[in-house]
Amino acid sequence: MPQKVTPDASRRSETARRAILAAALDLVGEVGYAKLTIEGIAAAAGVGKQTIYRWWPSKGSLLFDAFLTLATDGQEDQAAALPDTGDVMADLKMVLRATVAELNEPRYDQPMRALHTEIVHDPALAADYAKRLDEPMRELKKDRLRAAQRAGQVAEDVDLDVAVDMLFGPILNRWLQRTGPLTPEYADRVVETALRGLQPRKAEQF
Amino acid sequence: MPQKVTPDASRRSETARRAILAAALDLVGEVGYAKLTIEGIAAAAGVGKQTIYRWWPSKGSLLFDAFLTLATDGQEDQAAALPDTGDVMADLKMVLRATVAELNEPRYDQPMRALHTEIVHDPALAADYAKRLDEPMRELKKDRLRAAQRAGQVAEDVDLDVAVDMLFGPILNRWLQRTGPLTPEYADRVVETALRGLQPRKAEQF
Amino acid sequence: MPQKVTPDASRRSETARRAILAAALDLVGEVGYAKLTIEGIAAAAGVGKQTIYRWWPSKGSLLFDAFLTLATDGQEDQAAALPDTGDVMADLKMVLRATVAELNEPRYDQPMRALHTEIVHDPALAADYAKRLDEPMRELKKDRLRAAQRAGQVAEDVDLDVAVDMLFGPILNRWLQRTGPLTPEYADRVVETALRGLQPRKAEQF
Amino acid sequence: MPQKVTPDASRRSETARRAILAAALDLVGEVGYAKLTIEGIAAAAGVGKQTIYRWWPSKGSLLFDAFLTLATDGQEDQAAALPDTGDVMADLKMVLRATVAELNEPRYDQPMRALHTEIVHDPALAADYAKRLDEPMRELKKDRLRAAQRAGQVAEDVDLDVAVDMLFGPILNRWLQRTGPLTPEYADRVVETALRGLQPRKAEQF
DNA sequence: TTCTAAGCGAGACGGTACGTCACGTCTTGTC
DNA sequence: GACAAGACGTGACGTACCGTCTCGCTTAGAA
Repeated sequence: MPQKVTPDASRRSETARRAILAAALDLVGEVGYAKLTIEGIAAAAGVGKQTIYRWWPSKGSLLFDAFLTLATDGQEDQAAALPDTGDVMADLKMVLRATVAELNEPRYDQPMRALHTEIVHDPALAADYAKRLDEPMRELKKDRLRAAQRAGQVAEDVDLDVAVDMLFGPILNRWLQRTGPLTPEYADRVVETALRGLQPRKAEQF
Repeated sequence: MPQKVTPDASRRSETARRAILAAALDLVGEVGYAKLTIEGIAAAAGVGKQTIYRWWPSKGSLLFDAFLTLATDGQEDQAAALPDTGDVMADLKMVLRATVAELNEPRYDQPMRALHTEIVHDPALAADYAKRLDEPMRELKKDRLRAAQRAGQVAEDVDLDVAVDMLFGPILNRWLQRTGPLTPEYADRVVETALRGLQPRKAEQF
Repeated sequence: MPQKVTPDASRRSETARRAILAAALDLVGEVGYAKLTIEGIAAAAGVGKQTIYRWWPSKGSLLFDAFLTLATDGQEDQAAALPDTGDVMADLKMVLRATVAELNEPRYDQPMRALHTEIVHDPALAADYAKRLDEPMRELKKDRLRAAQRAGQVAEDVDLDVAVDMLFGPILNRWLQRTGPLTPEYADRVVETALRGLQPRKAEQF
Repeated sequence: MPQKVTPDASRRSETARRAILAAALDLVGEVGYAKLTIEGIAAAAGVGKQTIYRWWPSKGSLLFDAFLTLATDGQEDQAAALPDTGDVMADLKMVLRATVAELNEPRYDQPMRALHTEIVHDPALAADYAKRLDEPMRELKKDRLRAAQRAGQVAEDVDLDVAVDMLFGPILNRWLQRTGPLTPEYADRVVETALRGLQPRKAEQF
């Protein structure tokens, strides 16, 4: 017999839910991930701790929801597609510059770091993240690259997942590990290098 | 009255130091990062808590030292250089496959995840990591790429830091975020894609 | 706006009332007073918590009602009078032995202890107890003693309240505080000692 | 293997111990037993909760110690003996009046009620109470009655334990249950009735 | 070689947060 | 409108660790 009954979601207080997510974001920004406590979130949200424990299995999943809210808010249409001016390099530079800008945005910095920490140690959360945040974004990126393939700007035999990793992985790592400054210029360089490849070319086509 | 006396390193017990580092590695492997406690490490090492607090300013720096021990042990010469058979693609595949293998090694997995978590939230530790672990490895990688440049296998105008990030970033990210399986084949694909670039070529050269 | 509406007793569910009282008695016997909770009683009775809070102001008063039910059940005539065989000592021994037997009865033990605990800390409940449980029983006891006075077996100038206290107080205390075994023999001894008094007699009259 | 290691009493902080006992007494007097919390005591004593849990297994045993402190403080010689003027009735009246006065003393009232509540539900604590508080007092009372027996003022065949119960039981009950006012006159009446007994006498001797 | 001051193990201490339990109130839908 | 159900804000529970602080006990380097 299951002893942990699922609560009745239909009775859930929307007010409380929103207050909790907002408080979580505010607090992680203020005090950082290390000092982020459930107790603190509950207090800041004017909510009982139990109301948090009732609806979220872990701090990580709360953080995840909070982050989703942050990412989704304001963009109802939810980013239909990446820009396509016909020039794949220019478009990619724009996207990577936007990514860099977002990561440098204080409002996003702490929550994203917190979320990444949880993901690293919680495979279930990682799966959720992969499915609900990474996957959609990745598809948009792959869509743009597919268009570039059709336009003859990206080789047909390129594994687009690898391509996406190669474009965004360096950015994310540099941000997480602070191995160097995360600038628009760096984003440009990554795009250029990824597109052209490391090997020299006999005949330039650019 | 001075309240923070620098301890006299000459009197430091080497036995205790080693026991603590070993216990930290063992424990992080057994119980994971989230349940890793100073108290637990002290108990496992048969050591007083104060002995830990005396020599390490934070759990992260202890983890860092423990990790250093792990990485250094057994390889006295400390990895003189990366292999250079003259074929840069083959060599890079070997190195990335080795990296993948290491990340998949259970003995390394938990400690590295723990260390990365600390790095994400502690800039000072991140600087230490960049300087003492990332930097030396990065130099070796750049050395190999420089050799490839001299051999005409890598373009002269490539930013080698970007190149290294583009090769290893995808691997590290996939491991940290579990966005996909981390296989030798994936490593190969990354190397191939990075070398050739995403753009098509007018005249194939290989 | 009125916030405390008196509930309409005519609509009260007799089924729920009985289920609650029965559940309270069962539970206090099973888990003891310390772990007796309103939530537990409601669950055991298959009743909403509000139904309890609607009809009882405190756990003590619920316990009191439950205890009344227990004491009243089965004896419809409600103990018309104490036995009167003409021999006051024999009769009192019988009554005290019955009291001892009841207190040793597991079914009564926990509920009575629980009730006494509440009484000790709740003067209002104590008054209720005194009026509705203690008083009637005390009157029966005093009636028997009055009969004994008329029969010349008890002195005319004895304060009957004191007499009752002196007979039943020791029993109750020994039970509550477990200062010694609560046996029928002890009951006999109390009766004998109370009747004869502590002082020696010049001429025995037994 | 026992997992609950006994703490090292030699390292115990006397300051903390005293602060806790004092805070417990203060608080139980201020807020009453029902609202007495470990957390509150710890806060009032300026002590961590763990320090209480480390040294006392239950709230009851803490209350017991606190009460012992209260009862012992100031009377170093610890009540050598009860008064013996040669007149047992007068002496007993004095003792019972003192008992009544103590029970009516606000400083003692709440702590004693609290302690009694715990005793009622905790046999182990009851045994402790019987041994360390009840027993010594009982012996003093029995000593006085034994002297009275030697003086021919109390019958030789009286069970002194029963006698003590008969004298003090009524007082304690009336106080706990508030079945009536607890006055010096009531104490006198109990003594008189207990000594003379309920039965009439053929030849009065006093 | 003795003294003495440091590091050491142990662990008690004042704290903070944990995750759970029950409180008493409130709301929702059923009878 | 009483009822079963149960979510809510509140607050205490007892536990786990935090980082600091003594305690004796070795154990080395200066006297």
